[in-house]
Amino acid sequence: MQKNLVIVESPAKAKTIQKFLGDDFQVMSSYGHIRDLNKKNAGIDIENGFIPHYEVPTDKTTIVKELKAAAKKSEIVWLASDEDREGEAISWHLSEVLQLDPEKTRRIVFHEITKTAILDAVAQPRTIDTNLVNAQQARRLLDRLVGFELSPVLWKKVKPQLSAGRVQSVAVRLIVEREREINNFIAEASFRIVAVFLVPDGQGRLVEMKAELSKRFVTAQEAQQFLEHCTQSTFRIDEIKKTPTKKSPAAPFTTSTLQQEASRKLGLPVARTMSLAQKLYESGQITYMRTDSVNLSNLAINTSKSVITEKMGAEYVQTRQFTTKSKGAQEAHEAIRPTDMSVATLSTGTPQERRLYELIWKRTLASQMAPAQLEKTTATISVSGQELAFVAVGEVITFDGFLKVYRESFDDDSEDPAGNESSNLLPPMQEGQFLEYKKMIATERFSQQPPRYSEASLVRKLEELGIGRPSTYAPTISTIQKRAYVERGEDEGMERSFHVMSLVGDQLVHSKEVEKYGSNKNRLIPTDIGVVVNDFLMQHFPNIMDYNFTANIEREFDEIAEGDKIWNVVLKDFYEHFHPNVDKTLAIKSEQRVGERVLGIDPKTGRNISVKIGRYGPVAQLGLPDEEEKPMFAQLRKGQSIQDITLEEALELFKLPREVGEYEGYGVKIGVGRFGPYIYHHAKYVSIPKEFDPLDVTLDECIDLIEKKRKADSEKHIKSFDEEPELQILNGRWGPYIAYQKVNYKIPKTIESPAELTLEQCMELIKKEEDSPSGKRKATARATVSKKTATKKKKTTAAKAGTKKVVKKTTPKA
DNA sequence: CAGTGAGCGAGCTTCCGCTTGACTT
Repeated sequence: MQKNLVIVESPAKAKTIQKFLGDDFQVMSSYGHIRDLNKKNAGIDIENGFIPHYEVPTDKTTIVKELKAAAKKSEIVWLASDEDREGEAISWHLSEVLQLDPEKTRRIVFHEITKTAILDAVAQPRTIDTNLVNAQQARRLLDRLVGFELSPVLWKKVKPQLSAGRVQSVAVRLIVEREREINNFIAEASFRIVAVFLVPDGQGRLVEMKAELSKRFVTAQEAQQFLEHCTQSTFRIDEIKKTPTKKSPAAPFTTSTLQQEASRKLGLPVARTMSLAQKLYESGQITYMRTDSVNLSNLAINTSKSVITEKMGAEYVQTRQFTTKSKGAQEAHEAIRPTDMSVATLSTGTPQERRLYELIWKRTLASQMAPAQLEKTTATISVSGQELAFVAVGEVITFDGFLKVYRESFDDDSEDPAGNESSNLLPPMQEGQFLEYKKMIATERFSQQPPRYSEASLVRKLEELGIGRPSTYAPTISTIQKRAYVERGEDEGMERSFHVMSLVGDQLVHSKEVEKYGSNKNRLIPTDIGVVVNDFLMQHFPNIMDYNFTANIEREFDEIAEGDKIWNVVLKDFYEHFHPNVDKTLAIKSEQRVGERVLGIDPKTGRNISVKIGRYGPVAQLGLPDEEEKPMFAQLRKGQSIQDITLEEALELFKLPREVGEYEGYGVKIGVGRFGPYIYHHAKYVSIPKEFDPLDVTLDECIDLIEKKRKADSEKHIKSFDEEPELQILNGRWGPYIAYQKVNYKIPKTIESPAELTLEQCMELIKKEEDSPSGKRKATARATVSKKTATKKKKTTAAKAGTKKVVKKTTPKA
């Protein structure tokens, strides 16, 4: 006989709350939303005023059944989902699906998971806020309408399986536009002049002091003239200015700032940060990790205060509550913080989990610490006979405050190394004092192109625009990569040389130095598909692509929540403008495909050449479909783009596949496949390494590569067993491994001679890996494969297709 | 992670926002 049932969204939260509430309460979790729009007919009856058709998805039926049973047995059901739009909707769906009696149902909310907060909430129940629920329905239906009407337009006009949506399409737009800025960017060079002066330190010694000229010169001649002039000049300290400044700590972490700092400080991709944080949350070490709030509970502030006092002294304490700056924040939770501030480091968990925890601990602690006090000194040094002056800047930390534990990093830190270094003290000086220089260096500096977005900086931009939510930042980034709109760059950048002039005494020396620029490594760059889809959407649906679209429509959702607007009227207003645009766009008939670029005519055959997005990606086409001879197609190569490929480059593509000769009586052919250029010979494929150009690789080189591959193949096999033909020990790219029933298993490095492994030892290694948490998928993969190969043994093609699928499944998402 | 290798008029695809888990006949 159960008195009370409490339903929250997360199972970890349920566990904690259960402890606070005791035996009269049973706390269960809904695991997020329990219902969603039907997938068929977009799940919306548009004609009759946007009536939503909801259904419980199959993976939620079990939990719904359990909740239903528990609700039936309880006297009172407490709906304790989050206090925001989505949370209110979850409560409403629960009351509908579980058919709760309003008399026996209470809606409660709390922002922090503490005993008092929960008991307070229980003492002040309310009813479900229908206006807020309707605001959520408007949000949900609008996203469905946009996504499910726009995506099919792309299938027809660009390529099947593409997608568009309120959030993802704008994310892609940001990346495409940034790339265009970079392409249009022209680096401008200027000469920066730094002097090293010698200053007496008051103890009979001379110390060096760097000062930069307040002006940069555009040409090398001007810079040289200035340096030459300096050999005749005197240098005098005109002014010394001291300004005290204060630096305050950053707010505690939200999802977005955690992702940014973990990326900058620990080098973690956002998805990795989130899964590590999830682990910490589930083991009770930190508060909820998907939040847009910077609030801390009083408990957290008070324990921080005592930790700071104890570790560093009372003068380091300055407690404060931060207020959110981000657009559309709903603040249903606390900021991300350790559940117990007195725990500075974890003794359990993986090294990465522990490092992330430490980062969270430091950031939280710092947020309750005193500002740092700094003193900035600026010395202006005039040059006789010149209007220009040198400026030396020193900064001294007079009180470190929060900097003792935490220093926030910024994306452009690398460009400003001096600014964030620890104390940089100027030597003692007086106004009117004359200085001698040790040397002067004029360095050619190029203006920096705008930086490409990283995963984390894209999240920051999206948050700034109010687009997306803490729970969707990481999935959005993965979606736009899965759709191949965007990819992570791999180029280290290019080299360029710059001019340096050094003046020592009156000797001027010129030299050239080299720097790297334009690296896109691990940065997001748009693909051809991304660019074409973006331009298409920008042309036909500019309002959806508007950076302010979400912010504006959010304002309407807020009005619905306030009861000032009717939710399906808002939808109707939107849809009446949106839908005709969809029809209009679909009706456009064009000779050319969206994004197609005609390059010209092949001088040899006189046939038309164009590039476009084909069914399998960017492709060049030689000839037109209505010509007698069928058109030829060639996939664009890596690094080529339909935006800028030339006619000549496209023609090159049709030179493959080509025959290079004969070897052992069989033809040797060069082709380009999914994985780059290859040699085809006697029913075997051999990859062509990067060093070779597939267009002029010779027969001899091919034979060499074929023989190398044969040798590798012959060495591949290490051992097999008569008793178990499906198990082999093989040699792969990463050393020896065990292949068993089409699935591969590692051999630990501790085993020195894999050739001596017995069958029993192999089976043990397999079992060990499958029993590990990460190896479970392998076990199931092997089970399905062995079944498939057993039943369809004779049909080799079918078996092959089966294994292919499994290989895909077991490949991690990267 | 462990070797893969084509096509360009079938078939199916898709949104955003909550939340975690991952089949056995």
